Amino acid sequence: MPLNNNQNNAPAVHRAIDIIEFISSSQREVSFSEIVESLDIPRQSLIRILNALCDRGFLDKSGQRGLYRIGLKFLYLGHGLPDKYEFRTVAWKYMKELSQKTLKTIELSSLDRDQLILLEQIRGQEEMSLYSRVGSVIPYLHAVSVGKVYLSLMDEDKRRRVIGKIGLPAVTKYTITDTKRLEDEIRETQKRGYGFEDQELREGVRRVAAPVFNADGKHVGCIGLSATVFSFGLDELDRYGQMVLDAAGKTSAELRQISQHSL
Amino acid sequence: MPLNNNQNNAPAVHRAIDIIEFISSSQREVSFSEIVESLDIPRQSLIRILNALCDRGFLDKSGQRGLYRIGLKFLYLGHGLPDKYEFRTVAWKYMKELSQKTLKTIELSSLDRDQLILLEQIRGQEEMSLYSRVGSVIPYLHAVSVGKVYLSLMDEDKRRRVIGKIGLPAVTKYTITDTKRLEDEIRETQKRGYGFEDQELREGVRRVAAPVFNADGKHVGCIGLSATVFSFGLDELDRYGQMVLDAAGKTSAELRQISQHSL
DNA sequence: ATTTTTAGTACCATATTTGGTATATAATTT
DNA sequence: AAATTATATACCAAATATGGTACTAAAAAT
Repeated sequence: MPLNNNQNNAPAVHRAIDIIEFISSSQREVSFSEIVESLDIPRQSLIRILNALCDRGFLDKSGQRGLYRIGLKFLYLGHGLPDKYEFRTVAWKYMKELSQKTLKTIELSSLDRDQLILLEQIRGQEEMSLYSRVGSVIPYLHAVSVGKVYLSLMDEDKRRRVIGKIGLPAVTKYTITDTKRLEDEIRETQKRGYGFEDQELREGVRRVAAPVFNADGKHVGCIGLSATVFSFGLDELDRYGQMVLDAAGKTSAELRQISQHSL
Repeated sequence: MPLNNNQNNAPAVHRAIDIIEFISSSQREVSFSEIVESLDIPRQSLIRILNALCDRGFLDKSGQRGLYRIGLKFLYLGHGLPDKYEFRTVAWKYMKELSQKTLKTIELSSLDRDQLILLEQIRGQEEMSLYSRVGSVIPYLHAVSVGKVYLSLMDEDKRRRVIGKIGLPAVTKYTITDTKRLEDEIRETQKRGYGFEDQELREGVRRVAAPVFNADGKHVGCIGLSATVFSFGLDELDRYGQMVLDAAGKTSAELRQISQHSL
């Protein structure tokens, strides 16, 4: 796997990305030797790549003792995305509405490389650490409302492939780990139009999510609502479900309109 | 400049970054040929690098017609930063306080590679496009409250170097373009402790900003407040100035405390 | 102050990436 | 449906980035 015999490779680029990911995952500033030891890149080559990344602002060693950390360039590049993934800007408006009405945490997610990614988030009243950070990814489609929506809308083949990739691991004791039950759940999701998750990803947290479609009718993301079990009772499920459906529906409608105008 | 004779270079990495910056700056999805024409990288080499960047999620071509755009990986890496640039999390608390008290736009900025960078932002009541996006950089230290604070706290040498780099261009008709006047302004900033800018970067917008210091006494950033001229009268200058000074002061104090505990 | 560890530079032969050309495949236009 | 354009792959000789080794400089640790 690491040794790719194919010459369409750009090894220096892969190494650079390995370095960036290593530093990012270590969640703190790291020293040169830590990188050498962890990454199996020769010293000399490593230095060259580190210098290049620092020169361009992708890494930064102006902090403590010249240790390396992720550069602020990523802040810029990360925040430049909203403009390009167009539906983010449109969805934002309706997410805000939802947030004001419910005071719950509202999230916009999408599927990227077979993983769920959190694109945007408006934090709710409840000050607790149920929030993931924007940009974080979750591979467990079977354990999240958003994931269930995605599964319910993909064709049989893709669904099997995506699930086959990681299986149905139990994230909490409530996670669905049985194929039959998941199939039922997916059918239920198709019927309702929105996805629901009851502490299956994190104990004490419930979520609902509804799909956003672009002008071509392609499913591009989900608007979701999260809350603790204390403030999101099971009797409120349909109320919140309808609310996310409404917000997602409005977003899809606006996306259709926009593309008509631009014809 | 582009041809570096030195062998500590990692050209493939520089090329990869050129590509990423080109795509990011074009503010839309770009085709292969656009990149070839703009960047002077041979086709074959370009493809190799593009493939590497796509494989790793730094670029994405799943959008329209297989055009290239910035990948969602940057979202993740960008949002991972707050944890590492420690003062962001501490400042956030006091920024929120300020935001609730004033309903104005509150911003946290820093200096990175001689440019001001917007690290964090809480949008105010006024729904208008005075907001820059998080991660955006401004080289005009002389035209922004935050920049004036930075200038007022750096030693003579660095100040001259930073200003020498871009001079004193007029961004609006109110921008200070005269060295003498800037020096006066810097002295005034030193006296007051906070920086002020009156439509010098954007017409109709006023800003104040105060410095945050880390436990070692190093100036690491500024907490600022922005508003339109309609909601930020000149008679309110000192009131808002004192408020940002207060928020920044509390942040610095907490940074000192944290480092004491960890001894 | 001295030693030890760590980070980075210089040098250079070799192996590897690189980038021509030709070719294949997909998308778009006529 | 055929022609044209755009994008990507295959191949291979040449050039160049790579990564040994040896050396320097700067921090930590003693």
